[in-house]
Amino acid sequence: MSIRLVILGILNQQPLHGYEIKQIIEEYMGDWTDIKFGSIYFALSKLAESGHIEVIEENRTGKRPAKTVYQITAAGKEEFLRLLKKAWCEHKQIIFPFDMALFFIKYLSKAEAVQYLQQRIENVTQKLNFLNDHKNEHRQNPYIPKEAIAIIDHSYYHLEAELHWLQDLLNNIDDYL
Amino acid sequence: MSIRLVILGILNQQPLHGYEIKQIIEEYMGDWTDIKFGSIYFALSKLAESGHIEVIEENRTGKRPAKTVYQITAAGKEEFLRLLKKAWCEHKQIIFPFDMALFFIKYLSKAEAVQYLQQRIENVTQKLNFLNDHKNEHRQNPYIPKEAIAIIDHSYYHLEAELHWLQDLLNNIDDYL
DNA sequence: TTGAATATATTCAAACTTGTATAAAAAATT
DNA sequence: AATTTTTTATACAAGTTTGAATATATTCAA
Repeated sequence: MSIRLVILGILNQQPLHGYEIKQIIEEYMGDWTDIKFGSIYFALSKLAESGHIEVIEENRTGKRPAKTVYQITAAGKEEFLRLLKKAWCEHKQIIFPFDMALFFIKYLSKAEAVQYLQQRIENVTQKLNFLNDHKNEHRQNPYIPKEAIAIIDHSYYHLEAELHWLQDLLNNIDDYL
Repeated sequence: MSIRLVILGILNQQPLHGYEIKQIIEEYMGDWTDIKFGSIYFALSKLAESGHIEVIEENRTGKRPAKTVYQITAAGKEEFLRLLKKAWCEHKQIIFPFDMALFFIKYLSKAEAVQYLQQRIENVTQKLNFLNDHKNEHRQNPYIPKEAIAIIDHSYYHLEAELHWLQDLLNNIDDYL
């Protein structure tokens, strides 16, 4: 999965322990990913097992759990580039959970369906506004790399598409019920 | 998750065994989902355990594995409506694995990045053409419910957004390297 | 008619994710 | 100074998905 890519990519810059990796993910990718601690520690132990990373320090402060600091290996750097190129090449079909919900529309009343659609439209509109503000802040900050703005745009474009689709759906709701 | 919704929705119409459920999913939702046998059988046993469905028949033909036919219960019908409404209400943020790949663009050469982007653009264009044909076929077939077309449109709108975003990215590639 | 491919039907181990628990230091609050 | 909240740091159980394995029936061509 892409968790391995992220962890190798982050460790490619400097050795870190699990908690720090989580913080970096949160800081730089927090808006568009949601990687849990459990996944990070699991991936770390798997990557260590396969020799892509290695422990360079086990640092115990008082009686807290020991910090296990990991470093990327030569094999890990290769694996990182392999995963990176793979991620650039393969285009995965997006799965929309809402399609399932739409598939079973006949079990809702028209009033309900309309209400939910209006809620979704409102929700998407708010997210678009939020992203717009966010992007303007980013644009003015010279320390934010351009990729970050491109990634925001990615969500923006798709949210716009979602909005238009939802509006079409609402306009033609009578066809579906 | 939505597997439970799908299974309850399908069993809401008629009692079926696991293999048949898979076939129905394949037939009606094959284009926009990819639910594995393992997930279906797991969900079936969980739903049976919680009393949302029940076994009504264990049918052995010769020495093949016995078909276990499940039927939805009253509790299951309630649960179905609960899950359906939940799915209509909640808007989950889409996660694009490619964002990870873009985040690490600095580890690629410009030539590589351009080549991969062109590949992605080509790929998305092909999918759009395919969906377009598909949709026209569907439109002419009076037995295809309208929702099916709306679901195709859903992918179509998002693929268009993806295409435009990729083209922007390619046009401004020098900003990122 | 025989044997190769495909369809039927499920199980299970292994991989992975999520959520919760644990435990203590540091910071903030009263 | 005492208490609460937040931050640091990991582990582990429980839930879920994936992929491979199993075993038989049916179809179809050579």
